[in-house]
Amino acid sequence: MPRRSFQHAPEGVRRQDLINATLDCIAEHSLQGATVRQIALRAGVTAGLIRYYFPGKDELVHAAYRETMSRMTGLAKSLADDYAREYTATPRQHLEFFVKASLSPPVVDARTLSLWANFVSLIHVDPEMAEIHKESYLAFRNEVERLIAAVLDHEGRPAPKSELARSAIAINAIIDGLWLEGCLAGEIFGENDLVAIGINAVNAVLKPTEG
Amino acid sequence: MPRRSFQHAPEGVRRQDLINATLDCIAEHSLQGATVRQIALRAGVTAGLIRYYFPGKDELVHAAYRETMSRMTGLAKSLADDYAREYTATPRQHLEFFVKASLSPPVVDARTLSLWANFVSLIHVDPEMAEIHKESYLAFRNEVERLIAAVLDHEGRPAPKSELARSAIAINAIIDGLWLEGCLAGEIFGENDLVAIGINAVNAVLKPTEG
DNA sequence: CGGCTATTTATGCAAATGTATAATTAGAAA
DNA sequence: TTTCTAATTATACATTTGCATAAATAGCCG
Repeated sequence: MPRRSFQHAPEGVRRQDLINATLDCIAEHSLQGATVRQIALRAGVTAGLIRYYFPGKDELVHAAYRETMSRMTGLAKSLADDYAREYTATPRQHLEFFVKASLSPPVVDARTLSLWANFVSLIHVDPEMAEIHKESYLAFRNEVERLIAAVLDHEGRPAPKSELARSAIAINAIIDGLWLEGCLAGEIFGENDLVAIGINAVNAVLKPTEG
Repeated sequence: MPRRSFQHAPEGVRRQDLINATLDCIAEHSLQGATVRQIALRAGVTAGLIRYYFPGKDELVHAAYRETMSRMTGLAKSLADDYAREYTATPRQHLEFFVKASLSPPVVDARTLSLWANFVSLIHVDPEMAEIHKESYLAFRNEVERLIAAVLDHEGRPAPKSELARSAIAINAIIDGLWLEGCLAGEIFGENDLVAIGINAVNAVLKPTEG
């Protein structure tokens, strides 16, 4: 019986294929369904190959988590930047565009939520997953903080550092929460409802303080 | 070799023990670690007994999910009601108490988040989990809607049904999101920061409309 | 006390899982 | 073409998993 034929993949693409296949498996069948055999099948290779590119299944999942989070943050940021450039937006508008991008498809997406939940479920089990969570959380929050700082600066308002951080945490939380609800609830929200709620809430946080 | 000794458990408690053991296993070792053998070990029984109380492992997980969500909503509601009774609160204060309860321990809790994430990760895989999600989401949101309706009524403001629903969705999303952040971020938030952010955002949503 | 039944343990099984390792082959290098 | 090596397949293995079933026993009812 002849062996199945195969191709040598160019540098890095097989690795990426494996990560993508992992994401597909997790999104559709959850971590329990993301076995090395299923992943390999999806990637069009045999199971053994996974261990040629990754020390073990865990490391593959780590890579998949990193990929997911950096895609999300990157997408929100680049969409917002595109908008802002196109409309030569004020810093406030830029922030609002960021909120809008974060709370609309394709960032709001059932598949992404599914991936995210699977990964989060490992945070308390696997220290490396906890570390990835922390890093990606901070990456997103730093983006928010930069946008807020620009707003306050542009509007000539004093920005004590601690207050800035506080605002960033709050706004980050609001975006995360609404994103979650948008992904989970699906059709409940009209296209712009979620965005409107988000911008409204964000502006409330940024109002000149009143306790 | 003698068999291990055992006791017949009173009505319903063994079933509850199994659910609790399942929650422990999932919270500490995620779904992958919640095997029938681990669960049984934790509950102080042998693995076979699980199938005496549940048709299969799936149904046990379903029961654990139901339990978790109903505990959460019940806790927030009863804490808020207690506060409101103690201080003979206005409807607005009652709503704020509900927000406060939802965004403070023990509702905000890393363990609960861990459980929640594990369950959510199954929503797209198991239709029954999707159904439980839907039910528990609506149960919480109805509670929010009732509180909002009382506020608007008490303040003599017109409450068109659709607008009421919209507010409930928005406020529910804000609470959920901040709850999530509170659980995830842990020590980042001071005890009352999260509550302050939440009440602020909620009040923003409830402000006499401006688009 | 003796028997009955619901409850519980013990054992076994087939399937699946992650990993290790040896055999093969594609494709570049010479 | 021939050689060589990195990339890939194939196979095997020890564990683990959920589930089924038979054996045992606790504790109530008579």
